[in-house]
Amino acid sequence: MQKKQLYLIDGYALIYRAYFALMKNPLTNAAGQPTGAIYGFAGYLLRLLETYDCPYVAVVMDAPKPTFRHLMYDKYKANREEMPEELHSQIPIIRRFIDSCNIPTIIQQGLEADDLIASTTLQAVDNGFEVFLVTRDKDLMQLIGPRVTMLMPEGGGTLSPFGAEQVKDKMGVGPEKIIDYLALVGDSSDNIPGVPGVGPKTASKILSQVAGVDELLADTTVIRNPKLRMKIDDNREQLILSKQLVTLKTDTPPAFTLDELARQPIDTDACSSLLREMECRSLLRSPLLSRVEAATAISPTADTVIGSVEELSTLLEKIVTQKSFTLLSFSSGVAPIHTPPVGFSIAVNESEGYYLPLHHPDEAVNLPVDAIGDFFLAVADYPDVKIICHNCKQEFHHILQYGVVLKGAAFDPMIAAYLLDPGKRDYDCATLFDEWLMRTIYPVVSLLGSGRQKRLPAEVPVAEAAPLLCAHARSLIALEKKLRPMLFEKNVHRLFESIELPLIPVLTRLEQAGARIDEVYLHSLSNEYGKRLALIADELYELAGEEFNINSPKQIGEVLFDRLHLPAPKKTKTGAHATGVEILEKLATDYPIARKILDYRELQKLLSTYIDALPAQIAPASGRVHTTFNQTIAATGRLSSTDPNLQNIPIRSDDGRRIRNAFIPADGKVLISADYSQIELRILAHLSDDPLLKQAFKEDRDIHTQTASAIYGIFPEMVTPEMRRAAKTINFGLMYGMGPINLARQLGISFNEARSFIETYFMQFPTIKRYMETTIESARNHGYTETLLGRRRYLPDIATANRMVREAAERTAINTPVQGTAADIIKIAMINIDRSINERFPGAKMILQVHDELVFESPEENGTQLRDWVVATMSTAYELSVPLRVDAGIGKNWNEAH
DNA sequence: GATTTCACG
DNA sequence: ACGTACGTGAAATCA
Repeated sequence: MQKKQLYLIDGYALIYRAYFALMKNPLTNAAGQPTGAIYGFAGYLLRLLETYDCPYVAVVMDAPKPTFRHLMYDKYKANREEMPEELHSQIPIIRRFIDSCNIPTIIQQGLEADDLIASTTLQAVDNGFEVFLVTRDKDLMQLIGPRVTMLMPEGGGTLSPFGAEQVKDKMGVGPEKIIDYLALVGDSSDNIPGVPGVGPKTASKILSQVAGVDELLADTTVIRNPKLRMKIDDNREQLILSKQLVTLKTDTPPAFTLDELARQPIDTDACSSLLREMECRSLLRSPLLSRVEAATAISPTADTVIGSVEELSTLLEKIVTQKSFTLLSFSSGVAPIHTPPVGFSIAVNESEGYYLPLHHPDEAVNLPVDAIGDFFLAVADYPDVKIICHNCKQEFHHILQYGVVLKGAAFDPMIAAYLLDPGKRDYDCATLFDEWLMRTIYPVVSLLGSGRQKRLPAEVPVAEAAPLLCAHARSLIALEKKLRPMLFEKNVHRLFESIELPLIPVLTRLEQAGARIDEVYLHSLSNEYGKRLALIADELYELAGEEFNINSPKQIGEVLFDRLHLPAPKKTKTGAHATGVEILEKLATDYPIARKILDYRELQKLLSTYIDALPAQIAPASGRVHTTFNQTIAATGRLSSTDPNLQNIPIRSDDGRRIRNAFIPADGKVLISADYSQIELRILAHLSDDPLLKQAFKEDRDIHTQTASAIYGIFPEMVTPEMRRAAKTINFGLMYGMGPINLARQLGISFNEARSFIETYFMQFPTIKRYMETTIESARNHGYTETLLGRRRYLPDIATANRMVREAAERTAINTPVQGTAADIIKIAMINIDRSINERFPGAKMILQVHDELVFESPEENGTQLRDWVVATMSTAYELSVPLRVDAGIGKNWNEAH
């Protein structure tokens, strides 16, 4: 027996809500179709259907104008703006979406959606239904009662129930008086006049004294305030009209029966393909659209939860026979170095998945931890067995906790997908399944719930985890089949096989090693900087004449520009005063307060981001800090470092550099830092084949002095520091495609001077100019730019009509080969070093990579040998037409080692 | 969650 | 008329 519940969706209310909520960053799909409202509306609709059963459901839409209200009042909705074109174009698609959900749309001639909703609601209640109104329309609140509830769409896609009590709370009057309330207050968006001068406060006060508008008009003397009484007396006609306008029409019999609104199953294929076309990918994860069943129906699958050690050895045999398997852990993802996973899933083909439970709440099914260790040990005994896993590095960390070192991975779809298009936002399992296999599978994190129901992996029962984890493991097999040929097609297989894949175990070891931090030193630094900070804060309050939050850019703006009336040069895009370094630096010459804020900012940054944050990141198990090196974030091929970021430890200022004193080696060891000197300019020299630049590097000259000498047409000996600085700026700037405006700003010269400066540069280095032009040309022809080793980056904007967007893409086309080749080369060096460091220098470890620098920890006694070997290995990692120079140093901390 | 600022190469 | 250098990650504020 179907529950008698009717859900009425106020179509345009929801569409507008979705449109405005997502207006800030307008979404469009590849075809240029705006999709913001579609995304928002579909999200609300799916959320509704997921959360509530909705045994009866309909979307209610307005009939084309005019309705009886327009006939009654010619100004009705007169000052409402026309629907914007971006929204208008989305309406037919939203209608298609509603249709593919098999939800009836109801429209009735001459009626607005509100009236149709009102009539339908009344009829449904008469027939014993409970009714839910999905809308935020204030007018519809008049329908709320014991059997009628509103579901209000909020930001973030939630629908919150709104009953009589909430109406009273929010509006000050109950639902039964909403008509009178709205009649008094009026509504500017519908152009309902109301009584001028009566707002929400006055209206609810009046209605607490009289029963309603009719009673009020019958005897206005109940209003004590003579001014207010006069306002009402003067606007009697308007008030009567307003009440008529806001009163919903309930007497039109609907042209359909309630039975016709009974819920039909969703056409998941139609829905999914529409959402895919609109690129609303996250919505595809809705359980309502999940096609796990559909996908499995094609090839029948059998997933098994491994229940005993015997079954585990049977699985091992299968793996050994198949020679390859996929492996996926169920873990929270945090601290994979020290936190054991709750279970593993394994697949040997697309139809057989296995789940190995380890730490689930249903303890009886968990396998003994020793058995897992033995299992991986046995796997490691077969070096020709290939392992496929998504984010292998994480799995290596997990398996290392059982003391087992796996040799390497045969395939990592995360890395493969990154190489195929490194510009993507993320490479989650679920995203890849969706993108490459057209398969919608819930992400593993969905097992953990959200908000109040959030739980740890160890709290998820095996019965819930196993099917999803197995589906992932099986799909990884399919993903490898799909992606491997793609690597050949895009000609990145060699990069994959010889650099990215071998790099994974190297990064695993870097992360395992971690960096030692001198906690005591940082603590003393914290005290010192904290005191200085407090001092500066006091001085600032003195200068400002009041206390304010110096950490708040908004408040700084107010103090500086509104209260003290300093000249405000710039606003941010949100309309606030900009208070960045560049602006404060300019003001600092005339206003000491600006300098003080800069001083405060610097210390505050050092303190909160590094000095106080680093000690908290020390892992108790090792006493060291283990960063994560991300291999699939930077579109150029660089690594990135997170939790904590050890690639942006301060060095440029003296106060900042002291933080590097806290990076220390283990007892009896030293730190060694080796960095490529000018690697990007050397790569530019190689790529462009510029004779002058190459010559300078071959003779190991100071490159900036050489450049200055060329531009100014003087002997190198005559180059002043000022000239060298200008040449340095242009050397760096040109690799990013810097224009004259920025060069002028950087050097403090005029636009025209900067322009002729750049002209002179390119006259001296014509090959570089030609190289840049051909690089852009090639990017335009191929749609991508590439590094020396064939790493590709796609540039969809390279041929766009919008000049600014296109020029940004052109700068990327020039910069990526330079930055990316440097990334390729240091990766090769890391692999080469890792290959024999253990054998040559027992006890030595590579611990950090900072784009052009590698940091090592080495036993003190052979530090210099290690240094020399590292320098040699880095210099010869890849042969260019110019030498690769490497500088290196040894010290008792990272600062000294530089 | 977006915005602003700032640390690095 | 506009807005201007490439690539990252983290902290703090505020809505």
